[in-house]
Amino acid sequence: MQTIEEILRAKKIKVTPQRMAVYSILKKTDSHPNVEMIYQKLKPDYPAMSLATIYKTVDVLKKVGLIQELSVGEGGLRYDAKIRPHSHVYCEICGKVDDVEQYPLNELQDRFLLEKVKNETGYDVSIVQLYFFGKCPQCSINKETKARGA
Amino acid sequence: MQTIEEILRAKKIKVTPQRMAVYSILKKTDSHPNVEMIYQKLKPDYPAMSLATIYKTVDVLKKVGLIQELSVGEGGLRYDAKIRPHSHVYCEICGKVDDVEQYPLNELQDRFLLEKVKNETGYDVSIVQLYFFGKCPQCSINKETKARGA
DNA sequence: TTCAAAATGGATATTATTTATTATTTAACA
DNA sequence: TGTTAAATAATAAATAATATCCATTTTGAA
Ligand SMILES: [Mn+2]
Ligand SMILES: [Mn+2]
Ligand SMILES: [Zn+2]
Ligand SMILES: [Zn+2]
Repeated sequence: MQTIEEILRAKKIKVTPQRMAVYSILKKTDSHPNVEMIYQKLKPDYPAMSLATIYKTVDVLKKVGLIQELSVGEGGLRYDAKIRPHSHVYCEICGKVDDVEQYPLNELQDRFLLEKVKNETGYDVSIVQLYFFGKCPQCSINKETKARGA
Repeated sequence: MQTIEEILRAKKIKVTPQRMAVYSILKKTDSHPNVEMIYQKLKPDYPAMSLATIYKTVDVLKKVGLIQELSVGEGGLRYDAKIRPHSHVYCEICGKVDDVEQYPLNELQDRFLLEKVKNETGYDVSIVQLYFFGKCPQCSINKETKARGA
């Protein structure tokens, strides 16, 4: 099993503290941060890190396949170091993004699914994203509380 | 079966030529246009239509449930008057968005699926979007042609 | 250790998208 | 038909996301 350093070096991409730091943040969190959120998380440990570097870094990490990009209808994009196929659920109230582990991308046998889509549409498909949109538990509680006048 | 006019009037939303025109464009096309594309399509018949009106109109139509909104990772959003659950495929080269009719949202029995997601995540889910990303037939051909040096 | 190419920081620029403003027009309804 | 609230056009302004620039630093390899 290759380390991140090895994966980057194999592609002639330099290993830098900034790249390691961004990847490390993404690996640790399950919050699917956008560029600005990554920037803020890195601030304490890397106060000199530039926002431009983060933009470039997520591009690099995405191209290398170490992270995936999510688009939930906000302005910017979200990033995720968990690259094994899984779905996401987005809270339309607070903007939280959570994983949906069990269902159903893994039950859809991606290989077969991509073949079917290719047959129907002619597209060569490489990525599948399944999104659920709704309201998270916290936001549901807040609504209830408000309605009760508490 | 209600007409669009009836649906709007039932919600106390005024029926205007602009709203009818935007809806009509979306109903006719299968190109999943964004706001700017809708604006351009309306230009010939409604040269005085304002871009701001289109922004407001898609909001209204979405809230009423007459259209759905797609997010494929571009700057803006795409719109679709086909609201029956179906998936989409996005060409990462030219930006085309096509429907994927047969597979697999209709096979996933949405009611059951939403219940499963609710159980796992606690989210109250109302919308599901399945996106495929890849390369459309035209863009595949272009690449081949180029590679052959033609 | 030296060196060239690549990457970074810090800033600014650019660009695209969306919202706000306001005078004017219009839809709905009595 | 007259009234009123809502909607529109036209434009300006705000927002936000990303790209670019360039001097400096760093990486990876000789
Ligand atoms: Mn995830
Ligand atoms: Mn569609
Ligand atoms: Zn929430
Ligand atoms: Zn294409």
